[in-house]
Amino acid sequence: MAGDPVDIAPWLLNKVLVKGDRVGRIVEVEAYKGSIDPASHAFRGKTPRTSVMFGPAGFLYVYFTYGMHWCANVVTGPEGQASALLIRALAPLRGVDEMRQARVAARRDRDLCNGPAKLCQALDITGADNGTDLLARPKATPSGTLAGNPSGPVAAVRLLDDGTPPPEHPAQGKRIGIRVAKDEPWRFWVAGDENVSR
DNA sequence: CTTTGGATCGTCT
DNA sequence: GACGATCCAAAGG
Repeated sequence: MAGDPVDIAPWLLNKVLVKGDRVGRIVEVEAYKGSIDPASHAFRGKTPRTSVMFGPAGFLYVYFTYGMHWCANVVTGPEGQASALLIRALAPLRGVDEMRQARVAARRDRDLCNGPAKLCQALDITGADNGTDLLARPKATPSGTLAGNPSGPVAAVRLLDDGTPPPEHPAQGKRIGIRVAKDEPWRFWVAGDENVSR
């Protein structure tokens, strides 16, 4: 998994994002092309905040915005190019009760994860998760519990493939909520899915 | 259903 | 010292 995020975006659709007991299927992403993309946080070079994006693919870049929101990206490499895919929406699969506790404002299930900051709130993804290796396998101990946490599953973020293939014809359009390079059609989503944002 | 305005703080200049 | 890759509540059709 390394290359142009626009090429990788359709592949990321229908993959599964997990944190602890909370699970969702990725139904909407946006590509950011690092140093050649004025809308990318990495456009003006490497800073402490964006350093994860300059690393290898498969890691999680979490940033804070608008004074109150966290957003999560999958770094797509290749190393040094700072390409990333912003996860914009999930279809909740498991842990809906926990998600609702984290997001009391959600009226229906589809309000839980239909936005980049909402899904971070629902899955409890914060700056503490920045730099997580999304493809690392959780380490099981002989007793069946997970290493480093005696009281259950490790609450680390992981990206999984549950066998659902990407959509054959993903919808594609302009990115949302940016002020520059807004005409680039680098947003991809699962056509017709009710959890897509907006 | 759509539109509008306000909140709030980590990061970089 | 300014600015967001946003969300939500309230108000209007």
